[in-house]
Amino acid sequence: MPKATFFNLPEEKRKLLFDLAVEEFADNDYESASISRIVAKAGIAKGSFYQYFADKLDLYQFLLDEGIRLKMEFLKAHPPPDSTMNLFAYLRWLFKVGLDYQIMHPKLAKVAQRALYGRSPIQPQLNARIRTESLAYLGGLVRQGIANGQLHADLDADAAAFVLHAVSKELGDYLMYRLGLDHEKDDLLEAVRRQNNEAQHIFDQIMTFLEFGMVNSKKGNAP
Amino acid sequence: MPKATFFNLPEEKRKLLFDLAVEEFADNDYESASISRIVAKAGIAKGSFYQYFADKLDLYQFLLDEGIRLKMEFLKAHPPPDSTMNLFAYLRWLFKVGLDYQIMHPKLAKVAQRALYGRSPIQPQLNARIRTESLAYLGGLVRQGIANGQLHADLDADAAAFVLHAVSKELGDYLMYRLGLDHEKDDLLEAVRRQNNEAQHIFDQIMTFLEFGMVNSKKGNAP
DNA sequence: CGGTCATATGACCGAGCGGTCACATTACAC
DNA sequence: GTGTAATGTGACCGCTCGGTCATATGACCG
Repeated sequence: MPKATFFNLPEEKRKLLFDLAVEEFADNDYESASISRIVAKAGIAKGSFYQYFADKLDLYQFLLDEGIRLKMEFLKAHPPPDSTMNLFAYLRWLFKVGLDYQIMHPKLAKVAQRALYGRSPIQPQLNARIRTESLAYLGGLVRQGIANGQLHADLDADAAAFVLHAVSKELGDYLMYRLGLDHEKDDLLEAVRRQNNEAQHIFDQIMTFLEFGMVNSKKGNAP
Repeated sequence: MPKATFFNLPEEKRKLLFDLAVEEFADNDYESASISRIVAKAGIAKGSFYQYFADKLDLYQFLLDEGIRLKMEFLKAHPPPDSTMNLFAYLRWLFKVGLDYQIMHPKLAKVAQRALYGRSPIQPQLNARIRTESLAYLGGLVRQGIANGQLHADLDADAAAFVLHAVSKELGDYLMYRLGLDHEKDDLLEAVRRQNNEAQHIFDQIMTFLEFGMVNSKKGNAP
């Protein structure tokens, strides 16, 4: 946790420091991210930084914690419109809100994504925890869908959870690629608003795939 | 490209250096990987390293090139058993060989994987190229499957290619997770041989999902 | 043997890093 | 004002990095 000094900072300065730190850890992995660069960009002395944070790891943990906190807030702020919706509609909502978060906080999302892929000091625990929780949650949804007959009974819940997990992990990057966007250069919010129809179409096609699979049902059928 | 000196090295020494370099770049991203650590582990002088490679980037490029070359070799050495097989069988083969490569060369595969995710000096070009090529190839397969009636006509080829791409990207890590393996600690070849049935089962379930999707076809049907 | 050329070496360089600390500056209580 | 506590500062430390280079070693040739 940052020291009290950090939270006593005027909001403007605190936010500047936070944003610059997020950017640094979005652009570099933990080892390569540089406190010296952050303080230089922020225009503060190196010593001042260490009045706010115990060390580099303290800052990094704080960024990840904030990322999780903001995402939770975001999910709560965008609840599913209908609690009785069917599973596919719920999955659409789940993925959509995840994408929206990535659009609202692309740099912060990148820090978290990097933490999951690259080696970071807390990687083994964090990565394992997040993957396990994500797979468990999606697996639960699938099992529920099987139980109430929306999904076919022979579906392997773990396999399905994995595919959903893989898709949700890659979806954001893929959409950016398809829309020709770069979160370094583009204003995502504006760009996505402009290309919303195209994005929605791609998204729908992917969700349709997950629902019906690839096989031509006129010849084969679910096992 | 390495200098001639490197290729003149006795094979044992050359292989040791190569393996240690692969390990270093598998465990660290480009910036964090250390030439000093490699030469220390190899027991050679720093100056000697620079008789073999022009600089750090030269070594890194060589590792990636070797990774691609070895994978190509591997694919050629394990061709699909039947050139007239249907698309699903072909996809199973494609993914299976990718997994086998990852088992045979886990560290080298990790270097390449890291190059695609983290920021590396050649990342923007490489990542874009490999993703584009992978998506294009899978998209072509899907279009072909649609044309010959194996896949249903309304399937969006790009969306399908994306899901296949995402799954193939995550599949290796997921299987290791499900089997409780760690390529740092375990002898993958031996472990996978021992747990082959379990691995095969998980793999089959995932492929079945891709084929038939999730929906209960007794109620809904392909669009 | 001597001569030549490829290779091996490690001290060394400048730079950047995370982190520290003695000191300067501010803010506030009285 | 004066005293005190909180905050800001940047020179500095020890370390590691990628990379260089003068020099040493050894292999091959006549």
